[in-house]
Amino acid sequence: MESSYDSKKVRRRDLQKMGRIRSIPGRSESEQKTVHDFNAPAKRYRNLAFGACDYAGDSGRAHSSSPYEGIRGTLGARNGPCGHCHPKQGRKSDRRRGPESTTIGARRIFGTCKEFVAESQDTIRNQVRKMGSSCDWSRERYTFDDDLSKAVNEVFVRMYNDGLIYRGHRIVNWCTRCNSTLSDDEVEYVERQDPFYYIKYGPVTIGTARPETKFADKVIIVHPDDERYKELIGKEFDVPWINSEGSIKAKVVADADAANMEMGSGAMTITPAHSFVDFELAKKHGFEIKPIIDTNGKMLPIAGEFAGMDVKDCRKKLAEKMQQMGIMERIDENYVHNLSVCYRCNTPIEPLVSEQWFVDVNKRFKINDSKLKTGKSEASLKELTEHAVQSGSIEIIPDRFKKGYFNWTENLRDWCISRQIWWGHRIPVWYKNEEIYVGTEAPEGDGWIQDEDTLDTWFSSGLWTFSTLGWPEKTQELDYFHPTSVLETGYDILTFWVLRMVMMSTYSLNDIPFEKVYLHGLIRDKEGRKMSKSLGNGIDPIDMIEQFGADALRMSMLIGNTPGNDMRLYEEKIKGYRNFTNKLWNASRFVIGILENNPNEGVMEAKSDADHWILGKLNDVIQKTDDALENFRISEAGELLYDFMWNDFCDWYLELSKGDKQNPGVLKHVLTNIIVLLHPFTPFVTEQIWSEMNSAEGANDHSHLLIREPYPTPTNDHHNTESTQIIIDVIRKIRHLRSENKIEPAKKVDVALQSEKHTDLLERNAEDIRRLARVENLTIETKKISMENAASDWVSDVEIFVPLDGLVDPEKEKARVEKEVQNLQQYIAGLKAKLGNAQFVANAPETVVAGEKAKLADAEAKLEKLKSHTD
RNA sequence: GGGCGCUUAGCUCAGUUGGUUAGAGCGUCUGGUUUACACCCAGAAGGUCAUAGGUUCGACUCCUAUAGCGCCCACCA
Repeated sequence: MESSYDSKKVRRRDLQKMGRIRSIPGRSESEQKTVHDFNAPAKRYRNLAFGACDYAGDSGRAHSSSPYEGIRGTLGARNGPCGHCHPKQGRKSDRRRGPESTTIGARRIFGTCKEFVAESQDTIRNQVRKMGSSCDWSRERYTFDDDLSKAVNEVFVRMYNDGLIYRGHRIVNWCTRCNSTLSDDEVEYVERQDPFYYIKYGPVTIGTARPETKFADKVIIVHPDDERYKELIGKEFDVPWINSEGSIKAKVVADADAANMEMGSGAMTITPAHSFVDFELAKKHGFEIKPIIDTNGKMLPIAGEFAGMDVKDCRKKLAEKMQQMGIMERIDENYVHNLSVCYRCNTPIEPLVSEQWFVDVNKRFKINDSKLKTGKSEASLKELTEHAVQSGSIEIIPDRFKKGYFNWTENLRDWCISRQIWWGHRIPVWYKNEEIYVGTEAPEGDGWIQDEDTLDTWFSSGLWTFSTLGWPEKTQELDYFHPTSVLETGYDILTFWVLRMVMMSTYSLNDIPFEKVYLHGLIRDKEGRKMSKSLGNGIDPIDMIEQFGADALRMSMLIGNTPGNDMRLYEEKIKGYRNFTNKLWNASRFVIGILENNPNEGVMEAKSDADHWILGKLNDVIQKTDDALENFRISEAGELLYDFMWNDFCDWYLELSKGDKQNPGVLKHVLTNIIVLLHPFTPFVTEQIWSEMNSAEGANDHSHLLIREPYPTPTNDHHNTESTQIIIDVIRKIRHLRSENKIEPAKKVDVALQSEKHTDLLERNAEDIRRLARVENLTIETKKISMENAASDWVSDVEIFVPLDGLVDPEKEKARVEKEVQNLQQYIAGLKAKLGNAQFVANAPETVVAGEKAKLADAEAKLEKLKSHTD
C-alpha cells in the first residue's frame, strides 16, 4: 500500500474492477443493454442519484443533471456545431433559410452532427463515470433510440386524437438566424439601450422602439374613459403615413383592458403580426393581421421602398424618412428596455405569425383518476400538471420552488411544439394534397410527404421517465421503476424539464413521473460568478479529478451546500477534501497493518473504555447520518462522517490504539463501517480500502464489492462513552496547561490527578494519559491534594495539577484564573436571572428548565473549584 | 411591476419545528521529525448572527420595515 493515496492510479484500476461498467459475461455489446437487473439498488443510492442526460440531445444542447450548468460547454456541447442553429437541409419549404445555407451540403452537416453527438455521448459518459456516479449502465438511453422515438410518436398521436394537438396560424417567437420557432421559455432577455421614437399618427402621438413594424398599423387603441380621446372613438381618419401610399385609414377603438391612460400619450397603434399582445387584441376585435417582416428578418413588399431590407437597416432609413415627412416628434436616445433574444444564438427574437403545431393546455380530456386523485373524470394538461404538485403527490425540495412552479402553471399558454430545425424528432404527420395523416408510422401508398418540422426537444425529454422504460409496452421495468422515487436536477431546469415531465406523465400514464424532486443550485466560481466560456472561469471537472481525485471533487460539491442554493467551487476547497481522502487512506493503512499483524484477533468485542466510546460514537453517527440522508440533508451527513472519521476515529481512537489496549476486532469493525458509510461520498477510495482489507485476509474476490454491502443501521447495544470522554478531556486539559505555560512539547512533566469517583477509571487508562499528554510521573489520589505553585484545572470531579516549579508565572496564572472566574460569574448570574424569572419557569418546557438548572449547578461547581484552586 | 433568495469569524459556508456561553473547513498565530499521515500533530486567537423596530419568559431562528447583493417571471406605448 502506498503511503499516500494516488487517486489516479486507483481510479483507473477501479473502473474496471469495480464494475462501474456493469457488464454481463458472455453477452455481446448489444445484448448487454437488454439485460434487466431487478436487484434494487442499495438504499443509499435510491436517494442520491437519478438523472438523465440528453447528450447533445435532440436539441443539440446538453441538459444533463449535473450541477455544472455553468460549464455546459464541457458537458456535451463542446466545440461542436449547435444543432439548433443549423438550418435543415434539402428542404423546399419557403420557411427555409435563404440560398447561402445550401452551400453547406446536407450530408456534411448531418455527418458532422452525428459525429458531434457521438463525441458528446463519449464526453458525458466519461465524465459521469469519472465522477463516480453509480448508474445502471445497462439501462442507458438516448432520446433518439428507437424505442424512445416510438414513444414520442405514440404520445403525439394520442394527443392529436384527443384533440390536444392542433395546427394553427399563431404568433410565435421566431429566431431569424435559426429560422425556427422558440418556446416561451427559450426566450432570454438582455438589457439594451435603443432609440425610442415618438411619431405623429394623425390625432395622436405614438411611441415605439420598432417603427419598422408599423407600416400597416391602422388601429388606434384608447381607453374608453380617456377624456382626451373620448370624442374620437369609433371615428376614422386619413393619416399621413410611411407606407407606399403615403397615408393610411386609421380607426380609433376603445379597449379598457389594453389601453393605459397613464402610459405615454395614452393612445397606441397595434401591430398584430409582430407582437404577442397585439395579436391577441387583433383576434379579439377581428382586426386584420398583416405580416410586415419575413422569417429571415427582411422587410416584406408592404414596406415599399424598404422591401427586402434588413430590419435594422430599415429602422435607420425609416427614421430619416419620418423626419422628412415631419411626423417624427422626437427621439429618446436613452431608452433602456429588455430585448428578447434567442437563448441559443442571442439573435433578437422576431415575433411573427406562422403555421405551427401546438399543444392545447386547457382542453379537457378523459382521465383515469385512480392514481392522480383529482376527483374528476376529465382534466386539462394544465390542471393535471398543477394538481400533481398541489396535492402533494410530488414533493419539491426545497419547498420554496413550488411557488415558481405554480406561477408557471398558472400562466401556461398553448405550447408551440414545432421547430424548424432538422435535428430532432420529425413530426409524425404526413400530407398528400389536401389529405392529412397522423400516425406512429408512415401511411401506406405513394405521394405522402412527412411534415418537415421537428418537435421541441422538451416534448421528447418530457417523456423521459417512461419512454426509457419501454412505454407504451407494458414492460416489467415500467411496472417496477415508475414512478421514480427521486429526480435530482438543477433549479434552472424546473420549468423546462420537470414541469414537462409531470405534464407528459400525467397525460400518458395518468400517474406522476416521480415522487420527489431534489433541486441543486448552480456552481459558481470563487467570486460567485457564473462559470462561462467567455469569462474563462470554468473549472473542468476532469482537470480537478486529475489533480485531486474524484472523491475530493464529490466531497467538495456535497459538503457545505444546501438544496436549491448556488455553490462556489474552487481549487482550495477541493484540495481540502483531497486531504480528507488521504487521511482516510492513511488511517486505513494503519488499521490494515494492525490486522495483518494480528490475523486471529478479528473478533469484534468491546473490551476497553475506548472501545465502548468509539462504538457508542459510531452508533450515534450511523443514526444521525441515516436521518440526515433520509431527509435530504446530504451536506450534514457528509460533515458528520468527516468529523467522525477524522476527529473521533483518527485523532483519538487510533491514538489510543497505539497503547496497551489495542483491539483489532473493534478497529476492523469501525473502519468497515466508516468506509461503508462514506462510500456514497467517496466511492473510489473506500472501495479501494475495502479491497485492501479483504486482500489482507486473502479473500480478494472481485464480486465482493463494497458497493454491495448493506448500509449500516444503528444497534441497540449500550456503550458507555462518558468514561473515555473524561480521559480525553483530562488529556486535553493537561495539554492546554502545558501550552499555556510554554512547556516544550518534548519535555515531560509530572501530573497529579485527584478524584473521588473516577480513580478506577484513571488508573485503568493511566498509560494512555501518560503517553498522550507526555507525562513523566502520574499520581492518582482519592484524597484532596493541595499543591503550591502548580497549574491546575479539572474535568468532572477530576482535579488536575501540573507542578511547575520555577516555570509558571504566578501573575499570569492568577490573571488567567481571574478572567475565568469573572466569565463564570457572569454566566451564573445570567442563568440565575433566567431561573428566577417566574414566567420562564411557568412557560418553558420542563426539559428546558431542567437543562438550565443543570447548567447552573455545573457552573457553580466549577466556580467553587476554581476558587479552591486560587486559595 | 410581481415573486424568490442571500447578508453569521479575514474567506467559503452550516445552523432541522424559537431554548448551545453561536459551529465547521480554509486562512492566521504559537509550538512540534510522538514509529498511519507535514495532504500531518498539539494548542490558541477570532463573531453585539446586515440595520431598526415588534412578538415572546426566551430570537441567528418568527413578524414588519430599511439597506446592499443576486436570481426568476412579467412588461416594453
